[in-house]
Amino acid sequence: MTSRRPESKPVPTLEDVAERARVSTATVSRCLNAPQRVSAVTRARVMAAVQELGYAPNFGAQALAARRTNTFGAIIPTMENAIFARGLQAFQEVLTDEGVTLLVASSGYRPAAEEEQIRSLIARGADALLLIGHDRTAESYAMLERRQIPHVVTWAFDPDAPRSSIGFDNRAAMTALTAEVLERGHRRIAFISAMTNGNDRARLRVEGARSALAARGLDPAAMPLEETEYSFHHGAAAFDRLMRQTPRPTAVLCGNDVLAAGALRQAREMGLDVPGDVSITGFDDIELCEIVTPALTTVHVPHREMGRRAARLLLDMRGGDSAGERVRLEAPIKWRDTLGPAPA
Amino acid sequence: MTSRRPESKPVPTLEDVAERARVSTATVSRCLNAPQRVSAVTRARVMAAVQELGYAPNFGAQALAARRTNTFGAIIPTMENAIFARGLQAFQEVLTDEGVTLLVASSGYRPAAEEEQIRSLIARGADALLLIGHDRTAESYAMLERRQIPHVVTWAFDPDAPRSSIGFDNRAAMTALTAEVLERGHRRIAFISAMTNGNDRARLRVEGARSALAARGLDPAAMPLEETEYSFHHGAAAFDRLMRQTPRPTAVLCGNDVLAAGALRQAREMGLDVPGDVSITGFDDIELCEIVTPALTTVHVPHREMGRRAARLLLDMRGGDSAGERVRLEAPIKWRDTLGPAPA
DNA sequence: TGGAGAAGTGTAAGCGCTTACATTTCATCC
DNA sequence: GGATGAAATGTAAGCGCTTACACTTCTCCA
Repeated sequence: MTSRRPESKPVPTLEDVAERARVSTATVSRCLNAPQRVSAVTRARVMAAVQELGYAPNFGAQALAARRTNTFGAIIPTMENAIFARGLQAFQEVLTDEGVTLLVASSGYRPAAEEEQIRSLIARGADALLLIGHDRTAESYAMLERRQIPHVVTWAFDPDAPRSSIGFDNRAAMTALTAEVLERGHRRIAFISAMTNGNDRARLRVEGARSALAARGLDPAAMPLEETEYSFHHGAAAFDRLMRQTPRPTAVLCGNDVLAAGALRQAREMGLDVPGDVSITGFDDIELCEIVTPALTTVHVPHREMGRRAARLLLDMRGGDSAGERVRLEAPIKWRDTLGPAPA
Repeated sequence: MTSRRPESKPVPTLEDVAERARVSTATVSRCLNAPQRVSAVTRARVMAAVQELGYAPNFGAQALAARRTNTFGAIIPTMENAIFARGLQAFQEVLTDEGVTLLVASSGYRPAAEEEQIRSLIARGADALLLIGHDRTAESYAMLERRQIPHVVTWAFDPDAPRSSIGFDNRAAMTALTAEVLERGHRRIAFISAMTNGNDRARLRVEGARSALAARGLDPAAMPLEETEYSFHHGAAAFDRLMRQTPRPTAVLCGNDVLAAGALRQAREMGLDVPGDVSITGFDDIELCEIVTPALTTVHVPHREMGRRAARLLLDMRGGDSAGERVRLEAPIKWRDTLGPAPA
């Protein structure tokens, strides 16, 4: 099996360029990687040959010979909605400035798939990796350790985890938000969560809500919980199920903004006023929050700062200027219009 | 500069595995790539060695020696919103089934950046490329030709373009939608478009609207047009500008759903009823359409089918089973609630 | 003008894999 | 029991680059 059509003109190599410019391959290589080490006149000849031939270096050969790829990898759970887009964007901006290419893979929230992606990115020579959350297979971490690949966990912060991380405390953030909900008189509080299996962020958010309840002397186990797929429609369906219970919840906390948007839509569908009849909150603060009506009260996640700092950290780790770091960023409540006092 | 910390244990190579299993490197390679060609007992010994050493093949070396990477690339204009997510997802699903890895890069709608990404993906040995739309630098196409990289253009269909494409007719779709708007009595029609520079989809959508106007004996040049950045907020701002004109438009066509969502939001902000006071339409049919209120009437783009078929086509082209193909899919109107009759 | 040192360039040895070809091993059959 | 061919394995030649080291030219100054 070959990947090119047989009749294709062969791809030009360094040697072709060297021949055409009447220099050695070493000089061509230097022209491309350290131009100042080559005289201007030679350089001009070489560059012309590069142009004429349409030469581009073979990545595999380059990586093999130089033992460095200038490539970082990022594995995100999904590209389906914009949760990770902004953070990744910031991450990429910093890397681009430093001449590093970013490879993005998505795991579909499946730990086995993520392990495979990590393996693949390592094999591709990724110099460093950005990961989301702490939950993953032991083998995944083992591979990273074995190869000493600099990596950083984002979107989560666990002071006890023995690895670099630039994130925020999912649990504490949800505790704070829930406390505000309680403060407004709500007592029948329900939760719509993303699937918690293999997703520490989702799990900690639920726990955060429960601990706020407990702190207030309420029974955390009594909180109705719907665990569902990550989509607008699933959020709507879950909300529907919750609202059929009696007594009905007066506030529905959602594990993320997409589920909350679904809930909001379903509320309207059911003729419920938000926040008059029921309050709804989200988590993440993506653009969607301002698109829905009423605009969603949520937890603000410092997407861009997280991305930027993760990039800097990985760059430093790769260069040996840092052995790792643990940074806890703030994730404050973003007040909008879907949280109100409990109905009388 | 090296990418690993100096003190790290060296990464195991094929040779290390061979030595440990007391076989030649050829046998190890066969174990990994064509297991049936190796006896069961040897294979077991080799696999054990692989496990113990935590061996993973070096991608660069593998690509260099095998001249094949089993990697396809996709370059999309943006990851910021979900327009391309569903199509890409379908694309990836097919590839994954065939053991092909997908590399995604985003160009930020900048042709120069896209050219750079194409170069980079080719250098990385991408066996085939998925592209969005026809507009790109001549050099981009030249590179693809020179290297004979199978590629397919999606999200657009141009019967005259000399290359494979699996898309839909942006112009015709918008013409059809505009005709429906006219049918409902609207005469003062305005348009909010994404930036058309380097974006044939955006440009053709505008042209489509104009040609529907012309077909109806109206002056296409008289249609107010706002060309703006691709974001919710820009859509809102553009709508605001349009509605300050007198006479006010009774229908605002948007080049995509995100801009339409912004327009919708601004309409509410201005106390306008949609579609009572003003009709608004989108294009793309992303999830967002059902999230906003009222739900957005738009043009349905066959995301998943496009992605799936593009994957199949590229797979066939790589295998030499196809020399390319041009497929025009339908992009029908998706009726929802934002298009109504012109106000009296 | 000769020689030292800098600047520019070339030579060639890998990097870690795949695979054509050569060689060995082993079961099978007369 | 030896010939035969298939199956298993080994040998070694690259794949297209980078880079240490060697060599050739310059430049500049005593």
